[in-house]
Amino acid sequence: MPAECQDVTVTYHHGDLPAALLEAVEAAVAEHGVSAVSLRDVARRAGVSHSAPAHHFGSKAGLLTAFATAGYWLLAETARAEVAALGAAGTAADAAAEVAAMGRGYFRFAVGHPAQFEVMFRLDALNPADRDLAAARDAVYSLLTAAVGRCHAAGRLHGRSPEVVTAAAWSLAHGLSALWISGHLAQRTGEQDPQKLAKTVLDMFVQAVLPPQPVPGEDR
Amino acid sequence: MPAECQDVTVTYHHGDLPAALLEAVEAAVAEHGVSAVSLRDVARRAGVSHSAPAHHFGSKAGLLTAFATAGYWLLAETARAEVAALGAAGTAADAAAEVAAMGRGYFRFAVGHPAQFEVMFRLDALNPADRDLAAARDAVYSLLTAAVGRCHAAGRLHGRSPEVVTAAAWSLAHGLSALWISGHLAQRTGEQDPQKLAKTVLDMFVQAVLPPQPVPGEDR
DNA sequence: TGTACATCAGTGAACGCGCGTTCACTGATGTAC
DNA sequence: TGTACATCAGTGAACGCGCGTTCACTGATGTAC
Repeated sequence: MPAECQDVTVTYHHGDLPAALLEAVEAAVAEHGVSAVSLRDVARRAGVSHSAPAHHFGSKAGLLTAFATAGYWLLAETARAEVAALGAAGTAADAAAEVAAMGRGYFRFAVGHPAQFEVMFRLDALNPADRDLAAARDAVYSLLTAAVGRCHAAGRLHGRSPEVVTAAAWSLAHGLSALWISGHLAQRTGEQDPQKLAKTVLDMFVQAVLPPQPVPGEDR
Repeated sequence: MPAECQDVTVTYHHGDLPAALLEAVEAAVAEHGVSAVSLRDVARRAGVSHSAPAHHFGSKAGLLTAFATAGYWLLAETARAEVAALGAAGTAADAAAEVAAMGRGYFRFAVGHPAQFEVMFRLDALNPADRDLAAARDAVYSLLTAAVGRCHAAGRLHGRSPEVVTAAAWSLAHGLSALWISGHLAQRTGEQDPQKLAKTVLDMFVQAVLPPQPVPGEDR
C-alpha cells in the first residue's frame, strides 16, 4: 500500500526491517508528536504486522531507545563534520572555533531531526539503563570536553574552570536547539534562517568567553 | 481517602477544585512523566469523579494548558523576586546583574517545578491558540527584553545586537534548566548544588558578554 | 423568616477505541551432509 | 545436486486495559421576593 514500495518485490523477509522501523518512528513522531507514537502506528507505516516491532526491539521503550541511540551517533557525526569543515582551508584549527563549530553541529542535527532530538531527551520514554544509549551519549559528550580541553591548553579559558565552560557551551547549544524547534525563538527573533541565528549566537559566546590571549588595550 | 483530607469536611462542592486539579497534575507528572498523565488519574488524585476535570477545563489539553499558564506566571514571579533580591542591599542595580538574576530565577523555577516546566514546553500537549497562555508567555519574555534593553542603555552591549544577546541569555538559562532536570548536567559535572552551578555559569556569561564600559588595559 | 427558582459544581454510567503484550504459528533462508 | 533440519523473521488472533468524551442526572448554593 505505501506508494514508495510499489515497485519493490514484497517478500516475507523485509531485508532491513529494524532500520525501516526507525525511519517510521521519525515520521510518526514528526506527524503526531512523541506522546502519540505507538508501536502499531510505526508498524503500519513500515507496512508490517503490528507485532513485528516488538519482535525486533522487545517493547515500545526498546524501540524508542534504539531511535535515540541512533540519534546520538548521528549527532556526533554532524558535529565532527562541522569541525572538519573548519580545517578544509588549511591547518590544525583554532580550538575555540572548534567549540563554536560543534555547537553549530549540535544545532544543525537538532533542527534537521527534531523528532529524534526530542526523543533523545524524553527520558521517561527510554530504557534508562541501556548500554548502547549510554555509549552513544558518552561519545558526544567527550567530543565537547576534548575541544574545551584544547582551549584550556591554548590558554583561552582565562582562569575559568573547563567544567563550567563545558556546561555553559552545552547548555547554550541545547537551549538554542530546543527553543528553535519549539518555534519560540523563530517567533520572538523574527529570524528565518536558523543556521544564521545559531552561528551569530555561538560566535558571540565563543568570542566573549574564549578570546585569544589578551592583548593589552584590547577592546573586544 | 487521601490522608491529607481526613480532617476536612468533605462536601459536594469542593471549594476550589480547579486549583486542586492543577496540584494533582503536578503530582501526576512528577510521578509518572508527562506522557502517562491522564484526566482520570488526575481526578483520582484530587478525590473527585473522573469527569470533573473535563467539566472545568474542557479537555485534557485544556487542563495541561491551564497548568502551563500557571507555570509561566510563577516563572515570572520567581524571576522578579530574584531581581528584587539584588536591590535589597541598596539602589537601582546593575542592569547586567539583573540579567544574571533572571537567569537564576528561570533556573530556580525549573528545578523547583520540573513537571510544570516540562509541560510548558510540551507544545504538542497544549492548546496552541490559548490566549491566557500567550499572555503569560509574553509577560515572561518581556521581563528579559526589558533587562537587556537596560544593558543596552548602559552601554554594555559593546555593539552586539540586543536580539542576539536576548536569544543567547534565554537559550543558556533554558538549556541549563533542561539539562539539569534531565540529570545530564548533574551526572557530568558532579556538581550537587544546582543553584551554585547555575550561578557560576550565568555569572560567567554575563561577565564575558555584558562587561562594564571597557577600561583601557583591562584584562578581564 | 420562608419559599421558589436559577445556577452551577460535580456525578456516574456508558460509549467506542487504540493500545502493548503474548503466543502459537508459518514462511523463507542457509547450512550440513 | 538434493535432502533434512535448524534458525530466525514476521504473522495474526486474542487478551485485558485504561483512556477521553458525552450526557442526563443530582446535590448544593445563593438570590429574589
